[in-house]
Amino acid sequence: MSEQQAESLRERKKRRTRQSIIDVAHALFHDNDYDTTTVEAIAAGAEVSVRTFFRYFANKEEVALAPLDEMGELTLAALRRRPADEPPLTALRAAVLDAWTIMSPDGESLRHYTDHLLPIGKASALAGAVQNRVVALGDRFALEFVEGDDAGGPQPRTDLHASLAAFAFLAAVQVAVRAWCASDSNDPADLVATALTCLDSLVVERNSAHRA
Amino acid sequence: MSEQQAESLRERKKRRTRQSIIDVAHALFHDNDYDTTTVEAIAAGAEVSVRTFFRYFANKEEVALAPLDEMGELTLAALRRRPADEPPLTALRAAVLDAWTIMSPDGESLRHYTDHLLPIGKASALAGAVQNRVVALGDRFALEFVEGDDAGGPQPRTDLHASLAAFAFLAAVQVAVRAWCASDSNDPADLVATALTCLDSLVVERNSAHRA
DNA sequence: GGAATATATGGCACGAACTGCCACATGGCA
DNA sequence: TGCCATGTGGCAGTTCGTGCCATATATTCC
Repeated sequence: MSEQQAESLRERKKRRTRQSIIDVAHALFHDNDYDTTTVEAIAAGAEVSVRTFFRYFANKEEVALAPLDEMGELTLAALRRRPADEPPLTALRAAVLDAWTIMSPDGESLRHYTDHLLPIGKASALAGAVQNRVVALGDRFALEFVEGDDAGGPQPRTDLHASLAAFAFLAAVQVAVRAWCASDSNDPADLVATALTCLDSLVVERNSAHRA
Repeated sequence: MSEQQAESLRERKKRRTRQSIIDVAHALFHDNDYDTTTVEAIAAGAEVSVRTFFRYFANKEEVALAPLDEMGELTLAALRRRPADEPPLTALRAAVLDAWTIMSPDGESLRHYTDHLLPIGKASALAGAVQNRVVALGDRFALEFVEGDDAGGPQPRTDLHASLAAFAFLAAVQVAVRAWCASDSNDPADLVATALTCLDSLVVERNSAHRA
């Protein structure tokens, strides 16, 4: 079980440079705004040229949303660990909880993530980019369900169902995150509570609409 | 009941200029891509300066998504016409159908809209902007429900419920639109059918997840 | 009708986000 | 040590988007 120590010097340097860019960028985003911080300033802080910055990140948004991507990957990994026969929404709900719990056995790692969340929520210029990630993530979630399904070929109806579950779920999480950002609380526990409320309300709301 | 003929010459000219920009822009988007068509080309086609273009539209995205905004307004107006005591999802479902039917008593107006939809769906650079509109629209939908509610002050739970309904609904519509764009059909009727399937599946899916 | 006023437009300079290209430096490997 | 792959920097150039000021066109008041 040796860690892959086969990480060459080159790769180590790249990893460090990348992390340095992320750290500097988020520090600047915190101090000033996302919009007002220039790529030039970030590059200078990380001691790389602007050209090199764009070799690590395709655009300014990407470095801002790196933590979000990380969380997405974590959730996807958690989803894959769920039993294959579990209903989509149940699995997704369990997956976020897993991901958030993994990040915060002590409650601190999740805070590290939520610390990035607020500035992202405030920066309206990032809203579009955030939604792009959400859509991409939703597609990957949906893919898990059609692949995990019994049918061999992806029938259109199955596809729709899987996408529906994924995107309704993501909508609920987003509503929760937005509500949490809008509130004056910065306690990660509140975020979890709000998310659970939303996910549960999803079911109730749906049923009442169905009955009406 | 005289039409407001009090539209001054200035306003008429502005309206014409605005429409001209939109028309030229979408024609160019259709011929080339969204990304490759420059604002300069659009402005030249509409016979205005680039500076004037940016007085009519804050950015290139805005002119591309003008038809989408129009559809959003139509749906919102249809929603307001629904009875106040109708459950959110029921009202929303009826509202889109109304909006789409209004646009297409003959089936042609809706086609005019769907014609714009495909290029928008293809242009990945627009995805973020699209999602921005969706979020803004979702908030306005949600506002209708908390305002129309019996309670005077907006309780947090009510807010969450209203947002949830709005965004789950929008998620379903988006899944349908995306599926329709991905399919080789360009028949508006198929879009309507897919949307209905999604909205119905939303309920079924939810129930099964609830039972599991 | 004509002067005073408001508003729309155009042109210019400028900042910031990216990109392509080429020269150079640095790490990996025989 | 020397060769090759790859990472880096600099520079010119394109596009989006904004502030500023001069000018042209509409509106209003006399």
